[in-house]
Amino acid sequence: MPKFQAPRGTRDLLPVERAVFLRLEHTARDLALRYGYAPIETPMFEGSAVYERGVGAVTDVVEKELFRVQAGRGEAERERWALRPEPTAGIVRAFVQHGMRTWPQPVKLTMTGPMFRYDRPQAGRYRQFWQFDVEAIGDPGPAIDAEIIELAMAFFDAVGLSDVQVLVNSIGDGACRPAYVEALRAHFAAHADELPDLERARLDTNPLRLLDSKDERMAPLVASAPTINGHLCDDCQAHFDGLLAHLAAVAIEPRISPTLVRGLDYYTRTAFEFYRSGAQGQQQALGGGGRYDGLVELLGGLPTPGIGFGIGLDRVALALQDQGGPPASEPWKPVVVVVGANAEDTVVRLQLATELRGAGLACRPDLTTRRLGKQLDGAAKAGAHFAVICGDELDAGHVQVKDLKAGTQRQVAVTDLARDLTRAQMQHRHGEEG
RNA sequence: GUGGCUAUAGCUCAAUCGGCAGAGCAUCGGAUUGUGGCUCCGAAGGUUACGGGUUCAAGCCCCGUUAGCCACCCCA
Repeated sequence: MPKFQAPRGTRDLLPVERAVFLRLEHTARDLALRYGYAPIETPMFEGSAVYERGVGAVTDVVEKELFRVQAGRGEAERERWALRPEPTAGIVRAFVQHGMRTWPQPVKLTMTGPMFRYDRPQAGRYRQFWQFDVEAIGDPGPAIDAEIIELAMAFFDAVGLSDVQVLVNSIGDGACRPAYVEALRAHFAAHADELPDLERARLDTNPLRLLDSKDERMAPLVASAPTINGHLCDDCQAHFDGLLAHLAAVAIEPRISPTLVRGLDYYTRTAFEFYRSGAQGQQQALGGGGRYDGLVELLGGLPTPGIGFGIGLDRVALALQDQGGPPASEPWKPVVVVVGANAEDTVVRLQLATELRGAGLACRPDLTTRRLGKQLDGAAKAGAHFAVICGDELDAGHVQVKDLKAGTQRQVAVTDLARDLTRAQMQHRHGEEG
């Protein structure tokens, strides 16, 4: 008999951790709605071609991290699918498929859910991870670029994560990036014999990536490399200047990072990433995004600009844990537990608990036949504030209500129980706040 | 995908040189029948991650597999 366990790189979110994620998801949804982003849900898998075309066939995400699945009977039916490694390609596919270009522009959409990458796991890096995603399709910016970055920062603020810094850059567009890439290639090619093997290999495929190499030997070469700023065309420069002006208007102070490039091919112009300042370790990017003005067309639509971001909820949760702070609330814990003195009381306990829940109380009956003392012990350990004790008084229409925190107890008529406990619960809540 | 470190009860960890697998916490039960938290007693919980090898004898040494972590790669 094999021992079963969660697949590599995945994990179970147990109640306390799931509660943290739920809070993050609710905050994300509420915030996005307030900014006018409508909810959407796309499938967790698409035809592989959506990603090969959309994300870029030579990117790491597609080349080595795409979570491919094969299904279908027989050669004719068989088709290649892939679990989504990121949300944007799927959402843009949906934009094209449903003719969203006829909707009022821009189309603003949000989605939160699991993403999949077949990568080697590490702390903060999973094969299934959760992302809060926001996309604005149909607005060329740059004002919307600033709005969307401000939204991300508002999210970090709302969930209580401090010290988040935003790095921004412009990586140009079809008009100016090719020339810059060539200039970069020429620069590094001139020092080809000094390049580590890995970097020399990337010289052909993606020279931009050399810029954020972590190899120490690369530092001097990167420092002397031409920067994108000097190669931006007039339109891209104006766009970038506009972005900075609008960010300033909403009190966002970005760090301009000329070496910031993104691993997904579809990005143009604005690129940004979120980091926790002072954080150690390599998996500390909390999220990132950018503009993808060519993506809609790549996936078969008319030329349409777009911009979006994804924030990793796993890493936000990790950072919150790192940062300390109050423990997550556990709203499934009962305020009231109905216990019984007699083993055969379970009918009454269930009945009373059902009635109290109907009145809006977080209530749980103890349906065991163990001794009353064990039941009270269990109620206290479950975090309940009140225990309703069913006993012989029931014959006269009464139960005992015990305040487990204060240690006091009084008799209450069954007919008054719901009202009495509702009032007590309000005081209970006030007590928790104070 | 590359290199390294690690794996003992649900959790945190012991186990001398290779010599009978343990503790604390948590769970469940009991301490004369309807009153919790504290205390005391007890039970349950293990193929020492899995599979092989060496040895009279392996939790401990060797090989493989799986998983976690760290550094790369890359990103969320």
